[in-house]
Amino acid sequence: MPEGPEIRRAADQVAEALQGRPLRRVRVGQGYLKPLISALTGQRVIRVDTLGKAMLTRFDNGLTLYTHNQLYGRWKTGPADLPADGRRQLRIALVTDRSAAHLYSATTIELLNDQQVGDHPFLSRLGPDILHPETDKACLLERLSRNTFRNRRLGQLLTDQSFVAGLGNYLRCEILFVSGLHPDLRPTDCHPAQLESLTDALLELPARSYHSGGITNDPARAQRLMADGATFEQARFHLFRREGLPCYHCGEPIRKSRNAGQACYLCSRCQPAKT
DNA sequence: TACATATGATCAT
DNA sequence: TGATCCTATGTAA
Repeated sequence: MPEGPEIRRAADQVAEALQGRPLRRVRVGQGYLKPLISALTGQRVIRVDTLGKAMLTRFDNGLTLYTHNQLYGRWKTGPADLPADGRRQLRIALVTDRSAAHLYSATTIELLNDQQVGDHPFLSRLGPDILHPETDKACLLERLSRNTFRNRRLGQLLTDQSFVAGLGNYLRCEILFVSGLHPDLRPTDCHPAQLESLTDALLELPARSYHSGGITNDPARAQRLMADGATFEQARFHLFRREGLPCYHCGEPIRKSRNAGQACYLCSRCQPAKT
């Protein structure tokens, strides 16, 4: 569950499962995590925050469980007796009298105090969370104008977690398409109206994905496509993973290129290389 | 059944 | 820039 909206939904589930009730049992799947058992057993989850793709589970003893799923990590929640999935590597299981949250295959699992959260080499470099209410249009326009960001190519900039935290490859492709901007353009190439379109899409698409469970396509279009027999995966995006299929706006075939090791999808007519 | 590819990030080169 | 972690999914055989 890779990008910010998916992580925020997972955090909602973990909070729903654990918040407010003391942990009866903590199980870990790897030796280096053993200290977490005594540190967390009996503690209560007071809140589950997200910072981009990082999840921060806050306990009432002042400690924070920082987890990062990267590509393969996955939370599963259920009743207290939720059986472990034997086909996957269980990292940690947090269990109250009523419910359980299991984390599988995650790359990063660290128990931190507030000082360590503040000094953390990854967390301290993150830009503002794209789903956070305080991340608004003015905030994004200000960041786009900064010397450190204004000359970067948009394709690179949007997935740089120090610019904003929570965007990944599908959101980058979808945001640039909706904004009508080519990934090789830089903020300094864009007219004010284009920066407005970009900030609008930067705010709208992650929020839409969070609320819809992963749809960034126009909601009415996605609904119509699924009514006509398309699968969720086929209907959810404007152009991500739609190589060779016609653009919904102009009919031009969607093109796929390779950009710094990641696939990049674009419509060459809707996203011209020059402004 | 086998293989290619992937929504992420780090590390080695 | 490529390999790597690890698992799921879709396509090819």
